[in-house]
Amino acid sequence: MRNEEIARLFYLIADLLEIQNVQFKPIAYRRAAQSIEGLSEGIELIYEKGGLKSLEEIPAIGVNVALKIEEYLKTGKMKHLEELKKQVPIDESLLHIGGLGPKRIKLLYNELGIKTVDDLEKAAKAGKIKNIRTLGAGVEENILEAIQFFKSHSRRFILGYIQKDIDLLVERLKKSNFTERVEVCGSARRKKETIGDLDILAISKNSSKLIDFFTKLNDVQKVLGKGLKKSTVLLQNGLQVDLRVLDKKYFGAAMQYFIGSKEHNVSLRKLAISKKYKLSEYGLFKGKKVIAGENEKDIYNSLGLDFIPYEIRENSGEIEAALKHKLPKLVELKDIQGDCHMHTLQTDGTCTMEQMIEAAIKLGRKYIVFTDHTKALGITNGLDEKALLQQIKKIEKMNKKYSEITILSGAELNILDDGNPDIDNKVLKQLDVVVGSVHTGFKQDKEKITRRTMKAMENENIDIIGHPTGRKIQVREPFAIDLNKVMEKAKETETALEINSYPQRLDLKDVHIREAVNRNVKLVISTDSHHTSHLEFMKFGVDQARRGWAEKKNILNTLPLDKFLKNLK
DNA sequence: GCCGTTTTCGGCCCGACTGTTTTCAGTCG
Repeated sequence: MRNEEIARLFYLIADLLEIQNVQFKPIAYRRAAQSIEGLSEGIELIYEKGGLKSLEEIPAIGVNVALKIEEYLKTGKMKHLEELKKQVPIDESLLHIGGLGPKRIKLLYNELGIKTVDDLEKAAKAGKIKNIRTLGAGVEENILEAIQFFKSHSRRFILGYIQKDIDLLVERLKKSNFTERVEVCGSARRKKETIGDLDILAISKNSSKLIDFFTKLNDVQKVLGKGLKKSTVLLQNGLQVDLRVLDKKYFGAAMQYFIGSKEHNVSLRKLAISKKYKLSEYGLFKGKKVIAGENEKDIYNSLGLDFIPYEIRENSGEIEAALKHKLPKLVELKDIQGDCHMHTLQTDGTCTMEQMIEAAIKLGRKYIVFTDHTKALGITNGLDEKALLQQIKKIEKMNKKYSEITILSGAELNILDDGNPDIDNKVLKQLDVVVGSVHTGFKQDKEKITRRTMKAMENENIDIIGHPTGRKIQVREPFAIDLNKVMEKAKETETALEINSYPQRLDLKDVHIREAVNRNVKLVISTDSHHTSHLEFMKFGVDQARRGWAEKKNILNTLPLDKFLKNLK
């Protein structure tokens, strides 16, 4: 998919236009970019199939943006962007320096000819910035710090890996005696895959004491901002945390505002205006009269909407659905009955079968599948046919030992270069659940890697495709697989696609899940555990499924054991 | 440049904090 690539160009156009003081167009380009990012289908495919017309049907994309997309797909260039770059020849990275917005970038370019982060750093170190009117020594100092931050921390955090830190921080604020209530908001509350910073909302009668307490916490590396109602700090681990303190009577409105997403809020505020209301973090108002504020649900209801779950507040159709009372009833962690993907010491796991079983029992799982790697993945000491048959025997014994849970035999086999499994079908047939994954040839072209996976789905023994796109967040891109074709084939062959819960994988992505849900493709949520502690990753997979609008009925492992097995291919 | 429970033209979310000023512009979320 080239969606992110093209979205980035429109974000850049928006920024460059803003530097030129162009009104409103930046907003339009950013909306177009967001819309493209949210597509579940490759934009190049949409264009291939339906031409300009189909591009214009995408929300926030009109004839002009559609033409630019066409131009870029055909020529690899956008004249408009090239022109803008000539007019404002600054490096894109300048836009990512905190405290620098379009106005200051323009000023710095006009006054000092600053085009790059390096130029900026030199000018600041030489003390040239403080002499510019409306800037000053303080700004200069902040710019130097922001450059340092940009160089060392220009990354996002994988939510699943810092969730525990977040929980701990919230606990400490709760125990401070200055708070009545503390809530995580922002992208962490919406359960995005990664977060850029952490937003916390607190209700307090003594906001200045709370903010003092907050800014003096042990792991605060630096206080970036401190006011009466909000404060921003940088933690030792590099995470930026915003704390906003409000009175109880605004609580619901503040939650709504602070959870976002920004785009969701903008749409909601527009809806409010259309109904002659005004919406802010202090409430929903008609004139000066408060219509709703203490309760988040009241705000939505007062606007004629059903309450919208946090995970789908991305302005991607949820407001329309809430207006029509047609929101999905999203799958929940408590719906999950089994886990279909876990490894043991036999291959690259780090715990024994018994340890994994006991941990799964503690989490209330009713059934689990051991899916150790198979022989083609030599590095993991993958099992061959003989070892798999032995494992089946071992699992039979385990089922006698543990009565609270059913242990199923399985494997995560390798889909070979030709699309065949690396294990004999006669053996696969004896396993309860077979996951097929691509572990090699990540760089193969789209046609080849798509064909491989489709062929694997045609194998009657392969029930589930593991981590279908192979991406690893912040490590590697997904392979060039054509998910449209994969989903068609999944539907046709009744193969399930995995939502891998591993924080760094979360594969499928939310937009793909939504597409699978629309097509009624079967899904499973699995942990891919390599350690007992990983079994708890299930919650991240469920969050991901929720972000993809999945309901209980879409997820096979919400079914009781007998129905689960019956519904596999 | 997009879009329509206000609309095919005229709008386009709203408020806190910072650093510079001394009433505000810029940035951020």
